[in-house]
Amino acid sequence: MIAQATTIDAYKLMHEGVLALAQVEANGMKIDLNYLDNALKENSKKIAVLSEEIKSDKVVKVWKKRFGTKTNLDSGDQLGKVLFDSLGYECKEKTDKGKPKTDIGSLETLDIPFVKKYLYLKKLKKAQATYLKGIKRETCNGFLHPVFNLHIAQTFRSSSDSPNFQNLPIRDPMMAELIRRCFIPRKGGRIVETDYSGIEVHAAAWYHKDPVMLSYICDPSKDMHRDMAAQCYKLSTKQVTKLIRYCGKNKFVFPQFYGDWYLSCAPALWSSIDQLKLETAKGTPLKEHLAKKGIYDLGSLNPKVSPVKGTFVHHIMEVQEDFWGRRFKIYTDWKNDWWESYRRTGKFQTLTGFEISGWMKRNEVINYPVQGVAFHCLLWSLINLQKQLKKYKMKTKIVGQIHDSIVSDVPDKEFKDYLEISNEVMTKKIVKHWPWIITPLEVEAEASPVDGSWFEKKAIKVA
DNA sequence: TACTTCGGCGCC
DNA sequence: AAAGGGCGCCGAAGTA
Repeated sequence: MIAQATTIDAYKLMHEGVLALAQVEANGMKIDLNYLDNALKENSKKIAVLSEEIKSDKVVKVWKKRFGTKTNLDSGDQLGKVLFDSLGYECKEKTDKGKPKTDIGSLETLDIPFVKKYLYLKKLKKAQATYLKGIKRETCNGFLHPVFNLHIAQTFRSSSDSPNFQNLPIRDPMMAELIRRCFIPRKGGRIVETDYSGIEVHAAAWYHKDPVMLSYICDPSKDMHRDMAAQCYKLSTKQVTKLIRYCGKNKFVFPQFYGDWYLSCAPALWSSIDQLKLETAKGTPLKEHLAKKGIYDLGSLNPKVSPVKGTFVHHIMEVQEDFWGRRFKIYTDWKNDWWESYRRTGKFQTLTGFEISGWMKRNEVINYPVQGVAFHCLLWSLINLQKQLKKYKMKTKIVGQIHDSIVSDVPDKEFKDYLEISNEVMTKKIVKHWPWIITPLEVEAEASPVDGSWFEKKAIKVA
């Protein structure tokens, strides 16, 4: 795949982007070294205790019998042999190389007490090896300077390394606290994070201009994720809880946008019901509710067997057909036209002025321009926000960037100004610069208390 | 010892 | 017609 800037504007974006990110790297983020050292110690103790505890588990005893002195609880190969060979559990999924899968999804279907303890231990080890040690290793004079690349991602996104600033835990509250408490503002400041809300959905709409999607984006009373969650679980929109909406968004809508299909969405939506103990707003368990609607089982996941009516797979297949065939028909037409145009010419052009050519798969051809342009909005904003900070001689420092968000270290005195300037750049100036932005951009802001850690960030009103 | 590939898992 | 887009880092296991 080859990519090239075709306009002065596109070239400038990369040039200024690299310089702006170099400044971000130089700024760096302050690290609470006392906390970090203590966390390393305490977490390592926890790992030791749990490792000892797990030795009395039946599974580990079998493990030791089989592998003796070669026993290694970090070996997925060994775990597979213990569970699916020695203990005779049924192996439902294989890796690409044909070995038994031993990831969370596969293990959770086994329903044995060992799994819970084992996965928890693995989580603590991940926190220790990748995050705490990674931060410690790269911290210099109390500051961490992660690298931000613009020359790696195929899609024209950025990437980050040494350490990767863009994959720090946040969804798991325990992990999030353990890791994010390392990050603190300079004295008298706050960590402030400003995010574009739904920027990739907007970016896609700038290409396809589907009127139904545009009305979802522009009309605040409408809510696509709520509606799709309702349809997937056969609920009225009033019965959709926050958690159910979350599942609709992350197990159906986004995967569908990325090119996924019902045979993989259906089991994800189905297993979420038990894993998250989903209930309707009235408190009816979701499986019970679905049973009332005539759906009792997931149904076959065999792609060669056509889905049986009355199964969840069949239902989600119909939801998918409705989603692309009726609801977002214009979006579908755009995807087909875009793909056909690439097939004719071997290339396509992003809204930001980059030409991308070479051999690509269909999903790549459809996703790259969207993902790239969404990030370019963030990059343009970062460049121009930094210019503003310099112009007004502010002490605020941009310290990081996570695809659709900007992280800054903001002296409390500049807090209000910073929010205002951010909002101005991210939602108003950018629209004047790029006229193809035809949807109203919105920014969500979160901030830590003064001298509080990144973990303590809370949503705040912006503008 | 150094390097590669794989499986796994963290994020958008 | 095909069938999940993009990253970085870890340890295990195999190879040079």
